[in-house]
Amino acid sequence: MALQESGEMYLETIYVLSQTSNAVRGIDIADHLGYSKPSVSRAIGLLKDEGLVKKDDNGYYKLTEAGEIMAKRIYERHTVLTTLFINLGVDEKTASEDACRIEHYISDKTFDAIKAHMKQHGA
Amino acid sequence: MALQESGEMYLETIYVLSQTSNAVRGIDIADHLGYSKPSVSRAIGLLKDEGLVKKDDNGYYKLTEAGEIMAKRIYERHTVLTTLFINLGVDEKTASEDACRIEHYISDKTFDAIKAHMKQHGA
DNA sequence: TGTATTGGTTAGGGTTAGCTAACTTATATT
DNA sequence: AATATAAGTTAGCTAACCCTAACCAATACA
Repeated sequence: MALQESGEMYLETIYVLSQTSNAVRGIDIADHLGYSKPSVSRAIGLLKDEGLVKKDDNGYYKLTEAGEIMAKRIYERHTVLTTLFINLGVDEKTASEDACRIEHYISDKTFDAIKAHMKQHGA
Repeated sequence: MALQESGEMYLETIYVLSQTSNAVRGIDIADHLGYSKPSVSRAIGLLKDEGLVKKDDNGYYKLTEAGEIMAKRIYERHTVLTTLFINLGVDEKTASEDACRIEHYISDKTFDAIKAHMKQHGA
């Protein structure tokens, strides 16, 4: 089942935090997203039910294989769209903020077309 | 107050329907958006409270000046983004569908940058 | 060893925005 | 005139997803 923006943001956050730490806790996710602890607890619980997130032996959050695939997909959208907007002259902050919303709403077809275009124009 | 996706879609729908008819009814909006009559009734009521929509003397829906400004803003995003995606090789249907979602989430800055880029590349 | 801090969860609430069922009102048809 | 149809509204439901308050458990430290 396709996730909504909220679920995708949680996966992406775990993915990003995992790049710099192998001990991702609920509170870290809460801080990163600016949400409360209970909101994170609930949301991660749902993602666990869907088999996208798990807890490792030390109680830290990890993405499952399925979760990692989805997280990478969203994260790629984020980086590519951010780069695109910066290439068009948008400031970094705005580019990243816009990418962060649009990444959840762009289809594979359109995203692939954008990637192809950027490759062609050497960016 | 900035509207959310839902409110913007209602304004855009009234705007589009008004181009081909001067008698826009709730049921027409419902058919266009694929929503139920009560959903439209409720949503339009809120937009009336916010001074964005009004009923004319014959009971048909009209945008107020403020509503029309917002509707045009969204509609321009829709047409420009659709054209952009088509230019990138995306099929018309997908391009329009993606534009319809993204139009609500793109900032002025990024949208202006996209418009400038398209003008420069003669599209 | 007792208390403070930190992290996680439970319980309950609020907003947004869809839905169906059922009622009202107006128009149209027989 | 009686009834059928169409449009709009009210009431109440649901789902997603955020919040605070309060509690539990583990660690830390004086």
